[in-house]
Amino acid sequence: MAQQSLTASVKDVAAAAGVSLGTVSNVLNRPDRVAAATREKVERAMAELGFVRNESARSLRAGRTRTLAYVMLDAGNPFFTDVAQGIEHAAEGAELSLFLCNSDARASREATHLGHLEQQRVQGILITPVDPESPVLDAIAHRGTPLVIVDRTRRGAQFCSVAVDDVLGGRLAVEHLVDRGHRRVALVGGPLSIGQVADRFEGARTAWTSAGLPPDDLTLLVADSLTVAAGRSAGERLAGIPSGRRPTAAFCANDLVALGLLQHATTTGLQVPEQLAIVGYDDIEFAAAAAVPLTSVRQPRQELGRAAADLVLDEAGNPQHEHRQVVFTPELVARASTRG
Amino acid sequence: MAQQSLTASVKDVAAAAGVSLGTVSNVLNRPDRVAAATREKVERAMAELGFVRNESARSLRAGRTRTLAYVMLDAGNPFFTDVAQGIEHAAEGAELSLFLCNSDARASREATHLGHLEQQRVQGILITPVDPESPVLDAIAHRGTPLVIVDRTRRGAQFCSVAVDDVLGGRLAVEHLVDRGHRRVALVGGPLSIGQVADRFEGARTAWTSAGLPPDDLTLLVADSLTVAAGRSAGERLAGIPSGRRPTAAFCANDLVALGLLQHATTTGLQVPEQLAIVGYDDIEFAAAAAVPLTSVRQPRQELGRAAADLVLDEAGNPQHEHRQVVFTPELVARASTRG
DNA sequence: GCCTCCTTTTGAAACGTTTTAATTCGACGC
DNA sequence: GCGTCGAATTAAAACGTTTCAAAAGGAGGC
Repeated sequence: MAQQSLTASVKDVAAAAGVSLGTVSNVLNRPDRVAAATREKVERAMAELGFVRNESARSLRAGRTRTLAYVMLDAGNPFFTDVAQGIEHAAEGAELSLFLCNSDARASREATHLGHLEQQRVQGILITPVDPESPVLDAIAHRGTPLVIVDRTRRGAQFCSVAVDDVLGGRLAVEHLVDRGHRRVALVGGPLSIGQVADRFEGARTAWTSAGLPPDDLTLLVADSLTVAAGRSAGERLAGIPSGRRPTAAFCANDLVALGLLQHATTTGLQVPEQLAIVGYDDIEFAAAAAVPLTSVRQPRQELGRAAADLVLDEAGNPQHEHRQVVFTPELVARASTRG
Repeated sequence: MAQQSLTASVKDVAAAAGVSLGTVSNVLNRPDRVAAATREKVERAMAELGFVRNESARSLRAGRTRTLAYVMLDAGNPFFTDVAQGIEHAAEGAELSLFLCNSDARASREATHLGHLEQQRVQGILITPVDPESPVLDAIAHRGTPLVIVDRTRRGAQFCSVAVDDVLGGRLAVEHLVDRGHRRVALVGGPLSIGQVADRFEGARTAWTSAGLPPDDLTLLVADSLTVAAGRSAGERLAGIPSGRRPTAAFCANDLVALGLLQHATTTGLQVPEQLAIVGYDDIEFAAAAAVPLTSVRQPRQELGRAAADLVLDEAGNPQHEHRQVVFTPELVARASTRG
């Protein structure tokens, strides 16, 4: 069972087995068309030489690769790794490799990744873009690589996209708080330029006014990012409000912010949920695992990924594909942080 | 600026610009060798046709790809995404793409990924393996793909590897607890078959006995996985011990377990750190962000990734490469969870 | 023994790029 | 005006695979 460390080619295998190169290829691709004895001979030669198919040559010849790619916005956020896992399941089912890239929320990094992926001729690109309106995305789609936007939406029907109804999510969160008797509520998160944040807060306001509550009692605390640190700093500002006017509950634009807020409250002795109830968004694993388990709006993360993969595969394989905007429904998960 | 949606090749560009195919290639690869006027003509043609280089053809011709790969053990664990980020920086510097795969701690999935990567002829593979002793790894290295083991070690010098001194880490954790006056301590984590866990606990025992403390006062609480849920269940077992004999501190094999334990303590009213001090391991972002910020043993995650990438690049490019085992030094980060 | 039919095997071409050696062409020195 | 040199360009080959039409072997019928 000697193995060569320099990679053997189909030609080498053919020579070793004493057959033609076409036969080796047949063994690889239509084993039924080759006589059992020959096949065995070839397979033995492949094992002896340590033959490994060259995917570059394969996809050059085929005109397409067996690869899908997902460009994540932030690999450090468990939300996106869960989405990636959903995509991976779908890719696995279609016998495709999944290429994961991380833009880290930087447009330049994203562009570099997209450039590489286009050169690789991946079958399709899934992306949670830094900016869904970027013309870079149009250029790619225009040149022919199927592209699906994940967890963002975009005006017009240029692309398929998969998202969650953020307006509804915001509504659910605030309805829950109103149900629990809260009459002064804070909205915490930002920047407002992020579509998700704007939508969630819009839903929150709708719920608030539908309940007939005065708009002035819904306080907006804008944060400059959706991070734990931003949540802590919002906690400070909240604590600065005189207790008679201070909100008794906060709806945070994501779980990281909510965890930061929770941390600040706990360390300063503010009781959660007695003095401050908290609702997060995303329902990441750490939300349930927090010291006070967090009420949160759950998004179907894995399904999001799976649906996106299905769309991109349809676009790649189905000639009469039509772009679709899939919208999932979020769900409120009530836990101790709002259990009065 | 009309663009073709069917991908144009070098040949098409050559025809459109009225030059030979070799000239187009020169524009791409040695622009200085081609006259300014011609170059401009070619570049215009490329833009008009929306030309995108075909990476498959390129790497087939070159005999190697411009790609590195990292097979992660668990994409959901922030520790590994941080390692990945370190690798990515190194890859970016070397103008390589980084292919991220997730084995999800399943050997079969890992094998599938490795097979694909070998076919892709990636320049090198970085991997945190399910089982560092697996012969699959040897087979790959033997066939010639540079492979570096990340965050695990392996007997013998078959591969390069990059790891952190877990024995020392365990020692630091327990020395810290002893310093703070704790005389009954629990070790929480498992399964013990994981090398990391065994090493950390070994270091813990060394510190304990070196301090002249009786071995019986160091309790081992074996968990069946390194997850938040396992930490909670360990909390229950801990609470079951009569308070006179109950450990006053716990050293957890990783932060997820520590967070679970912390959560259980908080919800059952056990004061942290007054009644139970907790030390975690990994210092993931959520450790500092916990309701009671967690003391933890920090590993240089990004440096780990960067060093691994450097090793694999050396192995790929340097003919007189020699396998090395790099070991980093961990560091204790003291926070509120042990601040008596 | 010849023809047909079916199974198995073969040879050649093609995918798109890079590279090397060869060619063209104008300028320059003599 | 001839030879030479250098810069710019070209033509052809190669990378490893798949595919397709064609060829080679049998087996069987007459």
